[in-house]
Order: sequence, then structure tokens, then C-alpha cells
Amino acid sequence: MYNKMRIFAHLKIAHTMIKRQQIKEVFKETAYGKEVRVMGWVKTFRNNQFIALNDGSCMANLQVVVDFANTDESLLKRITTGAAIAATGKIVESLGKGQSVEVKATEIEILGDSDPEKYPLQPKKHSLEFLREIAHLRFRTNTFNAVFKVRHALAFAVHQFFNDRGFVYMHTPVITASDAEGAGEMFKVTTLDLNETPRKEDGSIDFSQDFFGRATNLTVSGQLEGELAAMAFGQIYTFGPTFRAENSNTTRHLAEFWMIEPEVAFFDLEDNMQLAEDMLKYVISYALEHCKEELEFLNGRLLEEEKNKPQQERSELALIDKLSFCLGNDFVRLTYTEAIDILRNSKPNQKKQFKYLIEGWGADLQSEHERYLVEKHFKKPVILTDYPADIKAFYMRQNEVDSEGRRTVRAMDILFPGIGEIVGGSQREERLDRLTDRMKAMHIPEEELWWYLDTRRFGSAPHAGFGLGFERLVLFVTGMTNIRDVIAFPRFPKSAEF
RNA sequence: UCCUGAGUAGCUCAGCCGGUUAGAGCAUCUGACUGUUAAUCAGAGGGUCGCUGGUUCGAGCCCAGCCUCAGGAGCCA
Repeated sequence: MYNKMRIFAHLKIAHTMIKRQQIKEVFKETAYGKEVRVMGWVKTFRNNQFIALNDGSCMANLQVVVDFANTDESLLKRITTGAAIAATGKIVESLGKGQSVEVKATEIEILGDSDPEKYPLQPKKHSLEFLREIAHLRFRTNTFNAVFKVRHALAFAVHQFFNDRGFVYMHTPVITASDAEGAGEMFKVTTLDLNETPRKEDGSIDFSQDFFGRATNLTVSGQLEGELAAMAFGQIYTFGPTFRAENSNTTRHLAEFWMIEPEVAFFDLEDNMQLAEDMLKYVISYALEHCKEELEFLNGRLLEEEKNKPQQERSELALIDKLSFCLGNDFVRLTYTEAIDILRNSKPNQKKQFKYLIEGWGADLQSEHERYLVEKHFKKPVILTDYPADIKAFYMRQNEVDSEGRRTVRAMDILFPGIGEIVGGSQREERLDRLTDRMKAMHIPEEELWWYLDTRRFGSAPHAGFGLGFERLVLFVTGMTNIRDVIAFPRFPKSAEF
């Protein structure tokens, strides 16, 4: 009697007293027969008997076995793809193949139903295009599970890298009044009634009546503010959202993206390049170490996809091999001028296969040229430096005019295979007169940037920094090909649904 | 914004030279089966052929405009 009661009591309290465990932890359990409680979402329910359950803690699904003969049919009907359930049961060695352990359920509770006629995710392969249309649900797929775990790891690794080196994380403003950075079209920020904007006598909008008393925009870069902080802390970085109102419709542009911008006092361009290369290698190796399961999945996904491509278009290395290769090799460093020489003598240029032929010095490099250098000629990441001054921003440090009268600046772009420009940076022009000369030539109003120029007036020092497009990094590491698939809710022209 | 291609069932796609009632696989539903791995087998339901207009006896198919998506280019990170 006593024993019976104990057993009975034990069963009674099963669903209230047993603490819910993450599936990731259940897989680590070694004691067969141990009672566990898990909660998650049903991926598939096979044979009226086998639930593939996922709670997001790991990629692998836990197999929960239902004793269908002794389970109410109305409950079985509610175990559908997408439903949230709680399951209590014993850990047992799996009789089937495909998993070593499974949970033999003694109790199943439906936490949230999922109407199978309406739930759009099916236990089958979906196109990324379709999943983009249901961005609110696509996290529940294997691919996006993996992508966003890797994204998280990379973000964490970025902070770890800089923190370990004594950098200060600066939060630069999202709303900015300066319209002079020249990094692209900006989104306007206003509280004015757009139907009745106050006007000045000359008919232009009177922004003095706006919230900030002046015209404001969303930031296109935290660099200028970052430089101010670097002139006190020595080394800082920013990591925040950045906005560009360009009408860009490509696989590598977003209207809202996350950018990492370190800025370091007393650094020259060489130091800057080394920092960027070290950082990229650090975060990639962090992902390789901490996202094995996810990267292996993405690696396999990519191999599957490659099977459908013609031989020519297939990549030479699988994803994980590509990442390892990237870690094991120094990035190639060369000047713009050297790159032009290589391109001018290249086969596609000689055979006139480039759409834009390289004829002389001074033109900006097109995508096809960057791709040739990175993917065909060097076959590894490339850092291009010392671009013509005319095609680069005003704040970049000017080199002395060379023997042929060419004006260059201490710029550097890091080009990655398949991605293109992943980092853009430079040593900054710290000499006030050279900087203001350049601003005049480029029609950038000095009055608006008086605070920026103050850094050159009071204790100016050599310094350098760069901007890293975080989503482009995630693209490279996950092997995804469209930037809209590596950010949760992508913003791009005609799209801000979620 | 430019170039190219696409838009047909919930998803992936086929649909011939313009011709009768627009098809398949998967998903869903019903039934069978019950150690399955995107289970399997049998059956059923499911369509504003992107939208608007035009040509034609007749348009999913031809023409024009628009919308959306994909890939490439430009802008860039």
C-alpha cells in the first residue's frame, strides 16, 4: 500500500514537479530511465507515434515516442507540425536508427495548437524566396536556426575580440544632424506634420519648428563620432544599426544594417589592416569552434545546392574548408596601382571580356574586377590600399603626390570571395590644413563639422579605423548568398513588412 | 534606378502552334498500416493562371501599361 501510494504520488507530480530541461541538455543525459520534461515545437509527427521536437536549444530534434494505443485520439490529432507541446517521459535508448536516445512519453500536453491547414511550414524543403515572405516564421527552419546561431556567435565574438584588447564600446547616435558625411542617401527623421509642413519666407521647410530644431537624419556611419572618442580613449569601436536610403536592390545591400567601426589613435594604415585581418580571423575561428553543428548543417546544405549547379559555377571549397583556408592564409595586400597593373594584363581584359575594360589609372574598380582579383587571380581575401584620392572620402589621409603626379589616399578595402567589399577603412587625415583643403574641394561645409575639425585643432594625432559590414560577414561565414537571409527582418526598398 | 528572367493549387513546378472540363509531386483532409526518420499505401477536396486594359469567334499562352519577386549592374558595408 505504502509503495503503491509512493508510485502514484510520483506519477501525479510528474508534470508539476519535474523541471523542464532544454533539449540540448537532454541529449547530454546518460542515465536511461531518468524522467525528463521538455517543451518545444513539433517539426513532424510520423506514424502517429514519433514526434520530432525542437526547442531551439540545438539543431537536432528530440524524438518523443507516443504510446498512441493508449492516448486519446483527440490529443493525437492536435500534435501537428508547428504546435507547441510539453512532454514528460523517460529517457530510453532508441530502438530506431537516426538517434541514440529518445523520450518515451507518459504525458503530452498541448501548449499551443497549430492548424495544419493554415500553417505554412511543411516538413519539406522550402525555397529561401518563400521563407522571406514569412520572415516571422522562418526562424523555425533548420537553415535559419543555424544562420541566426552563427550570427549570434559572430556578434559575441566581435565584442570579445575588442574587449580582450582593451577597446571601449561606444554607442554613437542613431539620429544625427550632420548631412555631410557623404556616405549615401539618408532617411529623414521628423515629427513635423507632413501634410502641413511649416514654411520659411523663401518657401523652404522651417526645420526650426521640428523636434530637434533642425533637420535630422538616421546615421549612415558612426565614424566621425567614433573618431572623437578615439581621441580620448585611444581605441574604441562601435557596433550598431546603420541606415542608407539608397535604392539598392542587390544580394549584398540593406537599407538597415549593422556596422562595426573601430577607430584607433596612433594607428597607421598598416596597423589598421592588421587589426582588421586579426579581427576577421578571430571571429571566424570563434564561429568554427562554437557553431560546429550549425556550420556542418550549412556546409551540407550548400553541397546539396551545388549539386544542381553546372560544374563551372561550383565553388572549389566547401564552406568549412573555405573558412579554414581563410584562417590559414595571410590576406594578400597590394596597392590600387598594383591591382590596376594586374587587371590591365589579365586575360579577361586582353580578350575584352570585362564589361568595363581597364585602360588607365584612376577609374574605380568595378565588381567584375574585384571578383577577378579575389576569386581568380589570388583566390584568397585581398586588401587593396592607396586608392586615387578622387574616388575616396574627404577624411582619408593624403599621400604625397608620386613621381607621375598621382594623388592617392591611405584607404584600404578588404575584398572577400563571393561577397566583395566586406571592410572599408583608412588612415584618417589628421592635418587640419590638408583636411579643410579637401573639404573645400569636395564642397563639404566646414561649419557643419566644426566639432569634427576640433579634433584636428586640439591635440590632433595620427589615427585609423574601418567599417565592417556585419551582415556581409555573416554571409561569408554561413555561406548564404542573399543578405536578406542573414538579418531577421530585412529592410530594403519596398519592404518593411515585419 | 538600369539590364535579364519569372509570376499557374498551401509549396515546388509542367502546360505544345491561341482551341473543349488547366495538370503533376509534395502538403492538407479521410481511411489503412504501426519502430518511423521529409514514414508508407489508397482515396478526396483544393485554381481571381500577379493586376488592368487590348487583339481575337476564342487568351494561362499574343500585345501594352502597372505591381511583385529573383539574378546581374550601379551606389556601398
